Amino acid sequence: MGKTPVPLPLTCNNDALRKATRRLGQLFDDILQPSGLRATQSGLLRHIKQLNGPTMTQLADELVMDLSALGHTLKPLARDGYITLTPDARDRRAKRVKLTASGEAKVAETELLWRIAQTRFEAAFGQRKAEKFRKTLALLASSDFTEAFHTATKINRKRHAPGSGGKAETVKTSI
Amino acid sequence: MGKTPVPLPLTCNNDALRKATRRLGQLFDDILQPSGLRATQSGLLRHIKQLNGPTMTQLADELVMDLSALGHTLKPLARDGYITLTPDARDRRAKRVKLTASGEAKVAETELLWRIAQTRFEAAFGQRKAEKFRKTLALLASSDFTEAFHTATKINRKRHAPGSGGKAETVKTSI
DNA sequence: ATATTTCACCGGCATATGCGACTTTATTCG
DNA sequence: CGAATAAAGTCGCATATGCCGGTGAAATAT
Repeated sequence: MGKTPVPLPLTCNNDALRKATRRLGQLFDDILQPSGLRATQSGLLRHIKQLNGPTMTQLADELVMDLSALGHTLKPLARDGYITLTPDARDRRAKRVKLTASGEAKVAETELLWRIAQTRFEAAFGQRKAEKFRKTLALLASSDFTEAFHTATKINRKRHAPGSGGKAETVKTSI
Repeated sequence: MGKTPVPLPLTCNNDALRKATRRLGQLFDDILQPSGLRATQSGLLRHIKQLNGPTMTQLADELVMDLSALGHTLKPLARDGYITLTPDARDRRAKRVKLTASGEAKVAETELLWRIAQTRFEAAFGQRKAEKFRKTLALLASSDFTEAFHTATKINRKRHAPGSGGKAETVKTSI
């Protein structure tokens, strides 16, 4: 009884996300080309700079990336002399990822190109919209969302007894 | 003169997109695990079914994916007997990607799991919001957007002579 | 202080994606 | 028709990511 069970949206959220990622990757890579770095690598260096010599685990968390995946990804950058991996003094297990002088220079170089890409993106997509979009993406990437996702069960029928108040499962944009 | 040039959003749109993609990939992969397929593979098979034996180029276009990348990605699926690549009768250059019986079965199997993931996603994120999100992603993935991106130059100062009318560069959601 | 558990990272294996060079077919042009 | 060009894929190389099974070092429990 009740509403006809529409067979769920035919488009997979994950597929849609990947398509957009591939496309945007192309556009950004294209513009960053002169620097010799891919958009991902440029972003990686930017994060390293921003976090100021983070440990690999820290960096991986920030990037929502698997630790070992990060390790692999860092290799080319280390090989090309943009970063160094130095064991932490306090905790000899940890390794700090640091930009070399060459790395700093590269960041500065890509910064210019990156801004072009970023600007074009906002021009084509809309600045206001872009900001909201990024917030949404940040929400999806957050551990809060992961938690909500795991919590989400089939208990999707509208509740009557508002024990805790309104919309229960939907993640409140706590970003 | 004019407004202070805010140094552009510090967060890279591309980075944000990738982070969300990694996270969502995890969540979906996790749920699809019992099927032995990754979310990407499941999506791939779904697309093949939906397009009903497309050529590789067709499929690649649909997926916003590089042709050779698609070729690589298909290999494991062919090896495991879920698909076949048969040269087209009319054009012997083209290869049609088709689901085998086993492939069809796998699609059916993953369909169930996929729906769980999809449902959880919508529960955690909000159904309405998800729909809009997907539309936005589709826009970004569209060639329209790519065009707008390429067209977008530094000519971002507000124009006075409204030659063609309002907001010029921002892509009208033609999706 | 020692045994146990936890943490941080590495290495191997596998998929995901892109690029550029090369091969085979079609298409188009003169 | 024959040469030039375009189209569809393939292959090798390189990065992007993840999982799993070690290894060594810190933190905890006994």
